[in-house]
Amino acid sequence: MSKTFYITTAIDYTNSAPHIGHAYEKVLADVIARYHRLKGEKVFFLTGADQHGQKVQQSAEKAGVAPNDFVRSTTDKFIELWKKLDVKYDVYAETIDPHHKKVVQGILQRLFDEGEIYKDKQSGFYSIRQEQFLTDKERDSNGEFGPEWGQVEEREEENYYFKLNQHKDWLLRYIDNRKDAVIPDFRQTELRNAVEKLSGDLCISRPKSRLDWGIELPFDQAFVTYVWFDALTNYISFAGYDPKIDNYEAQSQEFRDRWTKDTLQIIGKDVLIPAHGIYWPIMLHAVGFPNDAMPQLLVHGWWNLGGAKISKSAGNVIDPNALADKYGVDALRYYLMSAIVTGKDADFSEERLVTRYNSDLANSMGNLLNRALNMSDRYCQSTLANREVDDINLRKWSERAVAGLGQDYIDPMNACSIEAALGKIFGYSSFCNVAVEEFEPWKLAKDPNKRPVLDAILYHLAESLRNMAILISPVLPNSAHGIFDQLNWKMELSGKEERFSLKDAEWGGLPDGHVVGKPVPLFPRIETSA
RNA sequence: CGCGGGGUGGAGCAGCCUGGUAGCUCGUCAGGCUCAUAACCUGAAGGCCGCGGGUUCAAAUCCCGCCCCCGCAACCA
Repeated sequence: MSKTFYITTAIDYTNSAPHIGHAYEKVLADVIARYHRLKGEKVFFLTGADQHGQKVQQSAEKAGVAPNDFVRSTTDKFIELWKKLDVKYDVYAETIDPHHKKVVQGILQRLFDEGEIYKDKQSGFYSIRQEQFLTDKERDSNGEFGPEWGQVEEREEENYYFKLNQHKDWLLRYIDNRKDAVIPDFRQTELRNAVEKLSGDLCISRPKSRLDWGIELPFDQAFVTYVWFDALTNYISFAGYDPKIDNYEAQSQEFRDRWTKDTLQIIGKDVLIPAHGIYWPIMLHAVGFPNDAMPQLLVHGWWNLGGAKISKSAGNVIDPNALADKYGVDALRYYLMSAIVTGKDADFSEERLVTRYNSDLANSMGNLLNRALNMSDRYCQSTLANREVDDINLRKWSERAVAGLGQDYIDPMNACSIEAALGKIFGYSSFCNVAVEEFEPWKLAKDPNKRPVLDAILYHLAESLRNMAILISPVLPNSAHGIFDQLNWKMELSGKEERFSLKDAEWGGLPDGHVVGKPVPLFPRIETSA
């Protein structure tokens, strides 16, 4: 069984620049992907961009460039950001990709042939200025459409519909039979309730007269497909899915290794209902995916500003690029992973980013590394001795390292509770700082008889740091390398992810006589001007 | 009307599913140490765990009701 751990994120809409929410989702996915690689698993990490649609078409027009060029430049902004933030994906899905287009059209044609798609008329209020149909949501408090919509007229339009509703019962049963179809559990409850209320089919097209920046329907050239089949399909089209094969079992080995019930799709709470929780599983079901090949959804929350939702109209967008430049990539990654409970919302605060960086990274772990290497330099010429010393406290130390950094870390990480796993690591970091105080190596150094204990302490410190570096590497890859570099450990793999393996996170990895490097502050404190 | 989340010492959050000394980070105050990035360590002050009932030997945790805050509510990726 050489199954691959397949992880995806929502694909970003290339209408505007990336904000902190985009960054959070991708870093979260990257951390989980890195954790699985750390465990020695084969990983396939897909992220990408949703490049079609009306908004893009309009923005391109406004900018006076072709949609293709517009999309290229906005997409590149996302790609550059992922590079900057060390988001290491395997494939970047772009919906303008010709191969993707073929898969989308293949699926649409098959569903059309099977009678899952039909043509129908819709009528409603249409804003000519905004070029869109209006819903009751657009009405103001008086029940009128405000002046921002310009001239509003009743209009009738033909479109294609996907027979969503006939799969409703199947979806309900699927959700009821799989308790962890969606995590966290309260999102599954929410989805269950929403599915129960589902009625009607799904409009999947737009007439080209209204929108032509999209994938043409294979059975009617006067239409393009609207977002659903275009965007959601990326998760399988970029994983090797063949639309001509109508059953999952007959798909390629490569695809079936990737796409399983353990496939983890990371999405924001805004796109669970209806897109990823209803439309997507029904689409998969309709094209022949069995229940045990339905992906798992991990739904994350929002970063808010002072309790308010971050939005462009509110003018409170946070630029992840600027934050990374100002504080460093790992400081940003650490904050995003430690200051929110996966699945819940949190308030974003630059001040707290700095506080957390200073207290956890600089003062606790960074300083521990610094003092450990300084003492090694002063007391044993940086040459470690792995001595057997019968000391109850030393034994406690190493035992805690093995137990506390083993299951206490693995359990929360497996549950995607990154913040909890980080808490364990930094709790251990504090424990080490306390241990240093209690042993007072600076006093032991003055007494030649205490040499064995002193050596043992210095070894314990280096070993502890080596283990911590491995465990934080999914979240802080650069810093983990920094620790290994200063420990002078696995230098031949410096900068490479293979340097870290969960198998190495065991006590006693550093050999007797190992020479550690010189201390250099790994996390310089961020001094605030205030 | 509906769906979901939240209300825990000054601030930000865990804990609640699987009842049993209320925990973490920051801040405040006092002390200690000197290997270290003015860091580290110890101790203290500070909470009727939104309100009211109920179940229980025992409730932040389970049940019922209420109040307040925040999202969502079909073409807005």
